[in-house]
Amino acid sequence: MQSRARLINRSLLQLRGRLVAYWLMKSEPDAYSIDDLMRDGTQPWDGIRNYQARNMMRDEMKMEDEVLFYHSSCKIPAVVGIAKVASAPYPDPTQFDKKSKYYDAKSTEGNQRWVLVDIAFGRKLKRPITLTELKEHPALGDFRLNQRGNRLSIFPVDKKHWDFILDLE
DNA sequence: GCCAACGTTGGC
DNA sequence: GCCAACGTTGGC
Repeated sequence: MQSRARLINRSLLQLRGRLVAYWLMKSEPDAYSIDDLMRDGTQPWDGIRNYQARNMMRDEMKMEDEVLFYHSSCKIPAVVGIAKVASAPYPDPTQFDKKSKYYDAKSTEGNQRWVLVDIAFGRKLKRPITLTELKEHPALGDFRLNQRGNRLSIFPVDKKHWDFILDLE
């Protein structure tokens, strides 16, 4: 029992040893919306097939990190909720599934290309903060979503931007 | 549906 | 390693 307590204590210390990081993750609401996440509670963030986005899930995202949930490619693009990173990285099972549209013939069990994390529902924002609205604020001029050509579906969010956006709520 | 931006692929 | 061709993302 003593050693178990010590183990738990150590992992708590490890958690405390790193500040929570902030992220934004895009999802097309027709494919997977904030309401879907609210219903499911937790969801493997599968289907990411971009190396930069994968590398962030694999190398940088940690349990308890906080996530802005963004609806993209839809009528009203907007930040709509908050979620949390809820797992360590692990192989995306869809890459091995021949029936999946995310199947990747170049991935093998021994040498997989694609990795994901689970995402857990936090809460819906009181109202969607639309892209149009975000663009109105000079303070968000260097926010990635507001920069043209931004196609990355996962990216880190500065704490100052995180706070500013949630203050709009 | 259009188009700008950008990533990936593959020939050389 | 370069670069043209092509595919995808995502706002409008």
